[in-house]
Amino acid sequence: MNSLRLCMNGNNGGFKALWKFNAHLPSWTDSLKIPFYAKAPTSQNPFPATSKLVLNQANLSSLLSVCGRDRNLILGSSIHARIIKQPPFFHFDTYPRNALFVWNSLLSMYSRCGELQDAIKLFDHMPVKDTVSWNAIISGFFMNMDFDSGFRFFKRMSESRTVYCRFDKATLTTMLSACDGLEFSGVTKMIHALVFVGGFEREITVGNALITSYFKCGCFTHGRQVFYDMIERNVITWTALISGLAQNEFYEDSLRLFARMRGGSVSPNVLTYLSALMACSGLQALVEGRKIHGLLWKLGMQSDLCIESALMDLYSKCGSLEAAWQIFESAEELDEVSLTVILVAFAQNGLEEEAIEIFTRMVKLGIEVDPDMVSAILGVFGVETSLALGKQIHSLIIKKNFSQNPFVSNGLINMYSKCGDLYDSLQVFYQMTQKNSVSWNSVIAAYARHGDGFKALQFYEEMRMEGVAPTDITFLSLLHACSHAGLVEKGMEFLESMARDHGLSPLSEHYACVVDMLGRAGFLKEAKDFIEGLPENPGVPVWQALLGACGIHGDSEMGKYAADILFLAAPDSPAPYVLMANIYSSEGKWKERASAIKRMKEMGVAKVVGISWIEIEKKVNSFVVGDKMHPQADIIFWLLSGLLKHLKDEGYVPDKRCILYYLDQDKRD
DNA sequence: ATAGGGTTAG
Repeated sequence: MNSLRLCMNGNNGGFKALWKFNAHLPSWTDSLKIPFYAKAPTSQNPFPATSKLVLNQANLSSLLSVCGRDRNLILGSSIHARIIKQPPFFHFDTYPRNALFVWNSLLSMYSRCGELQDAIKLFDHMPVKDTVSWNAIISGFFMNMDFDSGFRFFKRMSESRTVYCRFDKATLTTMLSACDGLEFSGVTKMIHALVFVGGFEREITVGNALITSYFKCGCFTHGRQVFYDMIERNVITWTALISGLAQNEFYEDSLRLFARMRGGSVSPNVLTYLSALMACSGLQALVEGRKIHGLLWKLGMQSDLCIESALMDLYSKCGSLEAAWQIFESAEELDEVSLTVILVAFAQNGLEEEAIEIFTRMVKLGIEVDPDMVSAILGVFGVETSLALGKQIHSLIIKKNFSQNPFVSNGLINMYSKCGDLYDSLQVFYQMTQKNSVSWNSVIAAYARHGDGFKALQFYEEMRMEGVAPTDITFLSLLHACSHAGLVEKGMEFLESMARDHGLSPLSEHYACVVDMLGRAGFLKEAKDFIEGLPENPGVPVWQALLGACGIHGDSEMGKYAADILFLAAPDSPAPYVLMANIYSSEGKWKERASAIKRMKEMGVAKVVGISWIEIEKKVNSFVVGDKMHPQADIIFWLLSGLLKHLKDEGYVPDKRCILYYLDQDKRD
């Protein structure tokens, strides 16, 4: 056999894999060593029993299905050889029905083992085919990500007029599962139509596949409708919708449905609980999440590895690193996912350095890291982190051969640009063979971050030329770039184009960017009008942007207007107090400034201190305002005052309008 | 036919 030889000589395991397989061979496969025995068949008894074991079509097909499941091509193709050598029981010209049954099993075995060339050969040689044959080969293509061939064969199947080759519910679910990889909904809708044509609308598996497929391609309303129209639902139906909703950020809906399910007759399974936990993470719903945690204890599912990861993620997203750590410590087993969760838990809770420290130690200990873990750790860079360390991780990526993973490459682009190395950031970008929207967004953001707004816009043009569809984040970066480059008109154009040309509805973050842009450029009145002209209540970030702009331009009247709205909308936020204090001090209104600070203290709101840092010889040195903690503080301040003198000699006038509020009045000059 | 972690803006 061709494929057998290929497998033995190939570099994918070779004899080692064969040995490993033999060690795990179930004992009943010893029967293969017994040659086929059979008395001459009669029409009443085509497979007469003998004293020796006979492999009939049922034995063979279950054997072959095991080979397919375990991707055991060696055993599978040896069975194929025996089938060929044993005429006439499985030959089409003598026993066509038996032959079809067994050949379909063979076809499925080759498909599952990924040997599509052999499967096609077999398929073309079959004088008779039925629905099962077509299903086997089509699903083989999809399992091997060859979508083109899969669809081509489906088309061929539909065109064949044979009654035995009509599609069935398995064909449709196979086709639907292939849609998971597609971003457009056309195929799903077409298959949905075929469901009615074939009369499969009451089939529970078909309904389940439709829900999943619609959610994967973004047709959420259709997916929900299928669920509601279904007459009968099982755990999978419920879980498909609950997880689909959670994965697409419809967290509340997901939890509502979960509650409804618990009130009904179908019990959730582990996957349902996982999806519900995911929804809780998304909402940072600690109370609801704890309830599910308790429930899982009662059911004895709390030590499932996946459940543990989901719970750790939940607690971490809710700000409780301790709770996440507790689960991590008591876990009997760890894997790449749970390790990633705990790394991200540190990073998300302000312990970026510790996250990197743990990662470094893991690598030193020889723990296997995977691309997902690496991209997670790259996301940590940018806050008080070292470019030298980032480069070490880059070399690890090259060593591990993860460079082709888009998440990893995109992570690298961002790591370099956030650490100030725009050149290497671009190097990574240009070396990527498959750039996706995130890659382009990252480069646009990189230029915006480095203050080159024009270059950012230029990359957007290139992105369009390459036919990559922009996302809402593309527009956030663009608006940002416009804001910093003072390109107000261009920015307003982008805001319009977003909805008009790309069907993206602006979020409150986009409006905040626009307000920031208008405000920075001095169009405070326009910014306020813009906010008030918005269809919905714009939310906290928008007003914060206006207030920030008022700070820049020293407009206390409008600033107060914005701050009053913010005091109500976000009483915990220190921003409006600090910004108002700054505005007052720029106008010399010391009393008002003092009362703003007093109010902030009364409300128990604390300002987060800004940090500056610089990397010198692989060591990151960080500073806060007035910081004298550094061992070389004396020299640093001496140098600073010298620099300031130079600046003043060159004609530099410090901007005292926004001088920080904690300074005493006499120090302001 | 259903499942846990990862990259982009501030």
